[in-house]
Amino acid sequence: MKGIRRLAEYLDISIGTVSRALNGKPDVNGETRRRVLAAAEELGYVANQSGRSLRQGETKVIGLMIESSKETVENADNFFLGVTSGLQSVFARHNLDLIMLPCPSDEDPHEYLKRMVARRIVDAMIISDTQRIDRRIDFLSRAKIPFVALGRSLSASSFPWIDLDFEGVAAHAVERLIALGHRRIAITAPSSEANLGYLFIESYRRALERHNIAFDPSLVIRVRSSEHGGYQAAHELLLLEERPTAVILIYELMAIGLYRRLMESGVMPGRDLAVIGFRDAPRARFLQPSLSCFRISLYDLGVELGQMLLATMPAYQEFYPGDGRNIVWPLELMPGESDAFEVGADEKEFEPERLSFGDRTVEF
Amino acid sequence: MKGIRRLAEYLDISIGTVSRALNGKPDVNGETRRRVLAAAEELGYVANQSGRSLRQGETKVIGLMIESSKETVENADNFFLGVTSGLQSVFARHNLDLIMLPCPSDEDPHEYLKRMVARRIVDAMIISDTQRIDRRIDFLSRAKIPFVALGRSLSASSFPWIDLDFEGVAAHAVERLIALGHRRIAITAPSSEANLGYLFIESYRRALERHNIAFDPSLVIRVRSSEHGGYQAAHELLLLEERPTAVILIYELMAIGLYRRLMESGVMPGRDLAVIGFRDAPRARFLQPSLSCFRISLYDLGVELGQMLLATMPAYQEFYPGDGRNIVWPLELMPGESDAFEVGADEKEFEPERLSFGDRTVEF
DNA sequence: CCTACATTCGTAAACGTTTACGGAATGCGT
DNA sequence: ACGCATTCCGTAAACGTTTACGAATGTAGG
Repeated sequence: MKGIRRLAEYLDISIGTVSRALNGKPDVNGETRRRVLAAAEELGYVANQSGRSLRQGETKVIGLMIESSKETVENADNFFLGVTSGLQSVFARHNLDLIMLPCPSDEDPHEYLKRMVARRIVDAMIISDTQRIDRRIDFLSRAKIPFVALGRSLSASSFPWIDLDFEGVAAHAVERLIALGHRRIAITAPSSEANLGYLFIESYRRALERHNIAFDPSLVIRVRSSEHGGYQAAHELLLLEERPTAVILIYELMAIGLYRRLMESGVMPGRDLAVIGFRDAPRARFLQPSLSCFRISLYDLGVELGQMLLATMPAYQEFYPGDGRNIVWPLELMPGESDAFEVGADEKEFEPERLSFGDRTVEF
Repeated sequence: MKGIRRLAEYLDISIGTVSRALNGKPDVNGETRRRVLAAAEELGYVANQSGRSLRQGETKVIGLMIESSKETVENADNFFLGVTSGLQSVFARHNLDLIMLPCPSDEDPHEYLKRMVARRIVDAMIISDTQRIDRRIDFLSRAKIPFVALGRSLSASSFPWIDLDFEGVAAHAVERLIALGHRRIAITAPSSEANLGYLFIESYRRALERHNIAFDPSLVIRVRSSEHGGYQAAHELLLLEERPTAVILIYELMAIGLYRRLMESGVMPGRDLAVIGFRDAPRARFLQPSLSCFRISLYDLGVELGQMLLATMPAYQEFYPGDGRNIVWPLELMPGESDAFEVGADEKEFEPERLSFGDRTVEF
């Protein structure tokens, strides 16, 4: 005898009552409920999820789909784990569990998603790495599976998403650099179909034009968003006939390779070339020079994302009003040393903003 | 009408036959099978996992439990995604799916594991971040849940695990540094209960003693394995009355902070202080100076881990013989610039090993 | 004492599969 | 024409839950 039957037999009551007691249903005597809970604890009973899901038609599990492609492995360092914490803090309130679904690199993300959803392993989905045109979105919409996307996308119908404010970052970075006297500003972008690159470059272009600076396509460096990409980017910058005085990185990780390549040619980042990075990471402030970059709270992003998802699920809509919102997530500039100089100014006169560290442990 | 019934009705055959056709059972006519498969494709039918699991008593899902603690978020950048690829390549052959189970930071890992296992969401488990004494291991053993551990642990009974060769790395690093003329070698270690620190230090101590160098506890720096920990470690090294000429890092990420702190005091890593890191990452070779570190193929590690797990599962033992093995995973030294000098030698005479990069895209 | 209602619990049906079992149809050898 | 093996398929039970329904009991009001 297994499962709930064992418990019922042990207590000499019916399985229906046991189930009701465990699930907090009202029509069960207080004393009975106490006995059931005690026995469940004693026998270590936990309801079999398959039986429960089958009966209820829901699994109480939310899936976070991530891609385990080589590129993601290199780039997205802990981005997802950071977001996961925020998501879980929301889901925990409703006894929802979060699982991460890593799409194998040799499988089509769309097929993988279909498989997971059709098997009813999860009730709802959070998808990431959305492409400009992403078949997963139409599929989920049509299949009426609740979902939110981390990253906007072009789609016929509207759908809930949160995306980082690439446009704001690019514009802010350009404005800042122009204020520091820069006129020739390079920018990096991925060559992939991910949506972010397009918006990033567009915003950069518009910001330049607001200041009557002509857009120069040769200043847009298309490389992978990795350390090696940064190395390559620096290499290309150094080859330009008219060298830029500043560069905006779409991913801060690139700074490591960029710094190296620059130094190999005797060009000092933060003195000879200003650098601003997108997204922060602990390493940014420990680089030499420390990297000016845009901060983001992954935890808060996760919380918002979780709430947005629950708002699309009928069972939870009462708690989270406001279906189908879209959020462009703002980022905050963390000034570092990598752009702390004015073009043409005498460096001696300029006091760069410095970070200071005590000897004691500092909690970040 | 839903599910397999719909399919059966559509084809006007019984659900039993449909099920057998889909599952490749022998007693079904070839033509019938063809029709069923075609109809399933047409109607987009995929078996409901809850029903299937309930009947079969297995889920065909393997769980990889990871901790989403702050420390893990900072440190374990993509370690798991890397391993995941290898795992999936093994599991895919048996139609097993891998899901990642991130334990919330505010929940006891043991309780979380119990919950997931009891709910029968997964058939087997891969656990990581094992502590020196880890209750999860006894629990899984007693509950007879197939599992493997990424990281060894003290346990009454033996269990299958793979662990990185901390001892080999520490010994190798010490030998190498001594060969380069170093006598005063510092080492970093975590203060946590994770098993790795203990082995690392012990092996370091024994290697020193083999060369008749006294073990100096003040050279063991206990900090967090993050960039900031590296910064702190450098700070402490600089305060020592008799400064070491080399340092071994238990995690290469620390090099970034270490480099920074050293440079702030005018100490050049790779010239004034030798540095060797544990575990590689793309960034290691792009640091200035590039970091000597120990390489590991996460993919291969995942493959081995996956096979080891299947070997413990009755249904798959025929394919993967050799139950209950333990593997100490070897690492290979990737020489960089950070320790490429001999103590006391004239630097001009010494040609450091350099990495070269072409202008073209180099695939790592 | 009868009725109405609330409380508590047992019964049994569903949820969507898989699979043991047996029956029908067919082929084959005699 | 018969027996027997083989091939194919339908029937129904089972997996472990939840839950609609109704029965049993107690309680209060008339």
